[in-house]
Amino acid sequence: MQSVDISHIAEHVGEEVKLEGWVYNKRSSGSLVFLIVRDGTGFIQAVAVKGEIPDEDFQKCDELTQESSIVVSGKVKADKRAPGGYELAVTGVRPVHLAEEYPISLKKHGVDFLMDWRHLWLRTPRQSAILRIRHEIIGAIRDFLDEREFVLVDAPILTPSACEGTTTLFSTDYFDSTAYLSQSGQLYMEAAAMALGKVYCFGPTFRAEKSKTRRHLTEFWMVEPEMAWVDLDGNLKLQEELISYVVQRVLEERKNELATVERDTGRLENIKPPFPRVSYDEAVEILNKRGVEFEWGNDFGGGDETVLAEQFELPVFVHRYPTDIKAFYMKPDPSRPEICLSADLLAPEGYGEIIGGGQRIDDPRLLAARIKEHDLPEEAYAWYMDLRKFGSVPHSGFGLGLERVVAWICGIDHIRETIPFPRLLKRIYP
RNA sequence: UCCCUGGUAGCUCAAUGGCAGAGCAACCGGCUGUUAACCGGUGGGUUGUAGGUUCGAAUCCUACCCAGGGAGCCA
Repeated sequence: MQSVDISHIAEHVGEEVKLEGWVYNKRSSGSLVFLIVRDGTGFIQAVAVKGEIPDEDFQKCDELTQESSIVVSGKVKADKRAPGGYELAVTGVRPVHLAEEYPISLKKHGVDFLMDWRHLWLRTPRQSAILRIRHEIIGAIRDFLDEREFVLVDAPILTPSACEGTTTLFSTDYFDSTAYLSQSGQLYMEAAAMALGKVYCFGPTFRAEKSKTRRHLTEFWMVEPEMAWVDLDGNLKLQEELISYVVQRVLEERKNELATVERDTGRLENIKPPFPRVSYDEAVEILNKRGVEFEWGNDFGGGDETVLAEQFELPVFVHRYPTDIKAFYMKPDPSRPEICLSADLLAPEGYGEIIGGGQRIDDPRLLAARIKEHDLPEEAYAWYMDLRKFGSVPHSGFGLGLERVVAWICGIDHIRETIPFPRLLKRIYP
């Protein structure tokens, strides 16, 4: 008998097929047993009727517990009474493993409890849908960059020192010395861009910050494209095209999953270039006009970002931040050195900063001065200085936080549901 | 690191100084179309931990642990 995926069940109406899956839920009424079977590709109701199948099989159906694994065979029928529109008239069942008492019921649960059972929580429709959308977003990002002839260059995860010297790093023994888990692959991408032109890395990133908010993880995934011979303007154009492509592709390819997570897709449909651009100076004016007390020279807080983003229907670029509040490698604006050629992209609907990027310093003397000003160890940055000594060119890049993009596109209020096994301030289990 | 809120049965919660409870889950029984099925029954507790106040503490106080939200920092 043919073994089929539930996602393709509609192609087998009238046939007898075999499903391999798990019991998501069971309802029984004496001589009827309704099994909701899931197989990772979908859900279907299987109905066993006493008297129509061997008593032994009926008995087995009746004894199944939530999340037991089974191989069930039956005839596929269209039936309006069944959730999903199709059901399986059971002809035989083989329990593969009878599950113990399952900890996650179909009722409401608190986040802490569900996180303790994250490895089982993933089996629920909502969590599966989020993971499928995450997968689509990753695929869309890679396809977009690959089509534009970017080369994927993997950055190291074990690094000898801080990339930016700002955030707290996780350290680990490295034989007789200390290594740190990478907080960014950017500096390495700058080296790769000088070799290959357009490159990107896509990997995990680690920050030991004791952040405890809905926007932070200690381990998260970041895409970091870097382009030689590209200025800030070209950088922003690529970003808005990338984000638009990703959003439109999820809307096309993951309609069912977006419905499962109950995303209102109205505002996503309008995500197309160009995105509005607001200078830092203008952003400060907007905040002050809206009654927010904000002084030029400070960095925006979460609340400020939300106020700014609310002024626009689309994601908005805030560009040319004060040089002092950005990383040491940001190139100053030649006409106003107190501001730099940096830009962040703020997502709508309060999802905050999803991209941070800018044009890098290409002048060797200025870069050397900045490394000194920021008290960075010169030996550790010697190789980075070399990129300015041997054929320095204008270049730009950015880092996109995958989980924040997934949260925005799915409309999820906390980033912890956007990654299979989140690492949070005090959570490293499971 | 700081501020706010919370921790009671496997889960979601009630009990505000006076007998620790309900719904769901589990188990037993019933039901031929259930939709988080329903109906009847049974078992289930060191009230986060340690100390203190009190005749008496889930309830008040102190410390700690854990969680949630936020600040700072960032993607």
